[in-house]
Amino acid sequence: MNDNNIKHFTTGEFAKLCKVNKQTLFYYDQIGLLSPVFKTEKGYRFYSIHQLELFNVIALLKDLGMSLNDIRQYVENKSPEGFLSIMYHQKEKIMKQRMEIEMKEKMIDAQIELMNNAANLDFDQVTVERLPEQTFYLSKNIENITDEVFFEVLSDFLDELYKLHIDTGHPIGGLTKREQMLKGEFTNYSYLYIKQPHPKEDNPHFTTVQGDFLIGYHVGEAKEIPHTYERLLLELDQLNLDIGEYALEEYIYDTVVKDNEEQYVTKIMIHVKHKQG
Amino acid sequence: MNDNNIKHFTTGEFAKLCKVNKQTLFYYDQIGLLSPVFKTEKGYRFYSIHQLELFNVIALLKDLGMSLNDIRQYVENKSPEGFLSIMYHQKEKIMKQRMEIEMKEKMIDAQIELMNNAANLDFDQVTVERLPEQTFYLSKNIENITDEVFFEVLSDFLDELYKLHIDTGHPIGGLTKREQMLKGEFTNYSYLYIKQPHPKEDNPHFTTVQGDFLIGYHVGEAKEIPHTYERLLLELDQLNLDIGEYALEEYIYDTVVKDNEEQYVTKIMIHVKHKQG
DNA sequence: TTATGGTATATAGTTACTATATAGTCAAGA
DNA sequence: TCTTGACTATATAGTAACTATATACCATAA
Repeated sequence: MNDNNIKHFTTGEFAKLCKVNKQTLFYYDQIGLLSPVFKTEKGYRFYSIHQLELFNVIALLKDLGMSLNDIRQYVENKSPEGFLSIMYHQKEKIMKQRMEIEMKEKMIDAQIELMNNAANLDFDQVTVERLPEQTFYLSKNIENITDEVFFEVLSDFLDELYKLHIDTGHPIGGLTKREQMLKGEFTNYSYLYIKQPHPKEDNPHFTTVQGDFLIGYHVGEAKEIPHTYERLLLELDQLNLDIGEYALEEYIYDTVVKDNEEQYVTKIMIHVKHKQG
Repeated sequence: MNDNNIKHFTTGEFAKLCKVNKQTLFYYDQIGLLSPVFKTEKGYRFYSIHQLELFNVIALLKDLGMSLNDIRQYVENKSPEGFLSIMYHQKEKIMKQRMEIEMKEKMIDAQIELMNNAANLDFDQVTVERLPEQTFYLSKNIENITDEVFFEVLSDFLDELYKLHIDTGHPIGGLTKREQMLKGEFTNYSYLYIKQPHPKEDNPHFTTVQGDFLIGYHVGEAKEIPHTYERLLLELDQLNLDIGEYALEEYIYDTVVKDNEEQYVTKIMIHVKHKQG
């Protein structure tokens, strides 16, 4: 490097240092975000090494979700104090971003686990299993409600999941009480629920009793689900078991992985009581 | 909810559940990414609750950087295996994203620290300080090189920072050896460097000797920097100290926070030896 | 001197929306 | 029954931040 003259970079060189398309630099010049230190009379652009630092800051802010327009607001009015205040603000933002990413990572893990479990299931088999204690987050009661109210409840439920950061990526299930089942109203659900593998102490939640469940699968359209309940209850009878407090219902395969409603699979878990005497 | 008929949602309702603009759903229908389960003869759209799960998956993939087009590829050809393979792939991707975020968080912290330090400095003061051991990552040697080669070295240096994930957000500095300083070639730098506060053991690096430095600040254009060196060397002489092995030079304020080259501030740290006898 | 590889501008295309204009639909109340 | 207001629809244009393409100018090297 020659001693007294600082090296300047052409647009092509500078683009390489910034690891962006040359056109992007034309664009940034055009919108007044980052213009070369000087232009020759032929219009050739020349950038300084300092501008690389500025470009990196711009790229950082952009990646954090700031619009080029907002970034320009700062660039047109630079100061150490302004920069510091932006940095403090971005620090807050990036912490939230990291938390979102961590949540999405957990959701992906949940999906992988679900799919792997499903792959090893025989949907024709009916079993009785003892399930460990599980925590659910519940919606408001939805027994005998109208379509409009159902929408409201669902909407509120999803808002809560979002605001309390408790959307775990597990499917949203339906809980039906013994009472409705005895009346044959198998899809007159009492609550919507979502599994909380790592429940936070301070949130309202509902813990399922650790207990025995008759587990079977419904393959096909949702409106045929009651038939499967009836089949499972027959089975229950043959095993000399009684209906327990509630049943749980959740989707294993649905629109996410199957084209066609006949291929949907719903897991039904009926809580059981051992008959007295 | 009525028993045998599953509730369907209008576009407006479904948009609320998905927490998006209604227009977005029209658009998704149009590009064939997510179409309602049915349309009335008047063209009214109706969505099912299953489609909400699908929407959430679409939103997740989109957030992870998949294009709507790529997502549609899957949606047009669903399968549990395909879904699982996408999820595994996205798990990899999101881990990288998290690491990038963590790096950016560190860079922001570095910038904040730098600016806070700078705010408390008196640029007229010249001090002698003992600096703790610091690790630097060095570029190739850049003594007496041409502009073209300088570009190559800088370009390679930045590529290495990027590939080794060691861009710490600290400024890139210049290191001048004693030899050049004695010749008066104060800006005939030997290496570019970047501070590594948490060096990884397995990367090539250069550790500065813990030692005493004469620290002063150059305010103004880069081409005037040699004058400041001369001023600092005079000071050195008056303190009865000798030039040590090298000098370090880094920007405190530059294009990032100042509009005008006359306001740039460069920190100069000259390694010192105590005279014998 | 011409070929090669760079520079420039201008314009159109892209993605994933978002806004606006216009018109049709539906259910409730006067 | 009519009207009102809140919804629905389509079509079209606009947006951000590039990205690609076409065309022309420039500079150095063989």
